[in-house]
Amino acid sequence: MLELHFIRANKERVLQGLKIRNFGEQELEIINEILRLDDTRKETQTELDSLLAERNQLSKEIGGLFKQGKKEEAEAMRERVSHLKDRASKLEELLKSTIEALNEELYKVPNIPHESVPAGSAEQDNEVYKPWTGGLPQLAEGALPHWELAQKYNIFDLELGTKITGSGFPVYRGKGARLQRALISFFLDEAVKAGYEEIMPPLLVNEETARATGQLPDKEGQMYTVERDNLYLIPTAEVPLTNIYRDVILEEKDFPIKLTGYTPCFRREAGSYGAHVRGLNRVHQFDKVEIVQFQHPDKSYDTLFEMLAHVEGVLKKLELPFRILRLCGGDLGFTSALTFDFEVYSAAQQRWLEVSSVSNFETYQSNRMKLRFRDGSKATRLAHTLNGSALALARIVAALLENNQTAEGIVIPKALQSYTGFEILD
RNA sequence: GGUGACGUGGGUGAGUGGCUGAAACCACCGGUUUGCUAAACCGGCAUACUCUGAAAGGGGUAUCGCGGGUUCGAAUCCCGCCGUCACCGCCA
Repeated sequence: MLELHFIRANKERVLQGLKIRNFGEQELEIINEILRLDDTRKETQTELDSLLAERNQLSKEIGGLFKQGKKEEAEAMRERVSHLKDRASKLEELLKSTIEALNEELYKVPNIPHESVPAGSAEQDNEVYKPWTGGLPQLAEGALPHWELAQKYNIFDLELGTKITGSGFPVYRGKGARLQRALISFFLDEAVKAGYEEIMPPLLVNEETARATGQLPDKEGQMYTVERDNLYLIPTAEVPLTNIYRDVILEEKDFPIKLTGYTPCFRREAGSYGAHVRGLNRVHQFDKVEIVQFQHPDKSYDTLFEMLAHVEGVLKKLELPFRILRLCGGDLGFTSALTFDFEVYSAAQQRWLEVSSVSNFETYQSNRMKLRFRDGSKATRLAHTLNGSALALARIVAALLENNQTAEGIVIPKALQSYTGFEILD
């Protein structure tokens, strides 16, 4: 969430930012409401603090009096303190409820977009930051979409997944399963080569963790829940990976911290059905290798572009046509300040599929997480957090299958062959 | 799942109602000394909020796993929860 003192000191900038996110006049009032609540909080706390200071002082004196055997004086003083207590407990209650209300409002405010974020209301307003300049694959007559290729080569089976679990849970088999494993290993190796520490995190997280990275309270519906144990299935490795550094104070020299991890991702994705979500285009469980960085605020945008370059390099090795979008205010994730999406061209469907999302969250997550560092002076500052997919498997597989189909089978890109152990999937 | 023990600052660990935001030691930082290193000695060393100040700084409050309670006063007493460890049971 945003820092209160930041809102206070940069009110205009905050309001401008929210406008980029298409907040109306009415909705912008939340900022005034937050500042009002914070005023109340401060006043209440100041009064309570001085009351408690008085109590502590008197209590000390009482102790002294008892020691000197001045019982009567002590008793008299006791009563005075008892009186303070009523007032104090009332203030305590007020303080507590004010803080609760304040947090509730604060949770509703999204991150302030970076100045480069274009205005816009939805997907179609995203800026093509880097178009694909090469040619697009020309497929032979009778080329198949990946879901038909899946049947032809028996590499994944959605109906079987439905039998076992429900729709959107593919079962990969044979060379299809092998291809998954190959991609995961390949992506992890690439990330490790780029200096990321490999992590294998838990796939279930608790409420506090989900809150810290921003899945709660606003994206509650996206996650599968395990109610009995009050746990959530992760929608992305970002959640456990970022939380590794929750409540941590770093030294400046620790930056950058680079983590990578492979996990399955679980998403309820309540929403549309039809051609756009056929096959692997949108599934409830998919595999993904995530990269996460913690960085000094002055360097986080350099880092963002470094991460962009990493994803780009991996896609090039896979020989897939891709383009990069800069998300507009309307499409930008709630917690992000700047996001670039990578889309891969899926030749048989003739559409671009999102395969990666690389974001800088600045201090939005670190504020919730209390991830700080010392900047040489006494003060602590919030670190910046960033993450990106490198990469999400299901749609990569869809594009790979479609673009590389030949009469002999699916051609595996060179970079992947040592991982798959075969050059043609047939 | 059962039983028992335990949860104090970066670490070890003292502290069983007021003199404890917390001894001591280690680690870390600064200094003195030193041909260099080491040793020795001196000093510093939690976080958040808040008031005050131009600032440097100074004052206050809270925090000894978390939440509640008793008390004029709680790290210390009581209750609940969570966690760790040990043993037993079950198990990939």
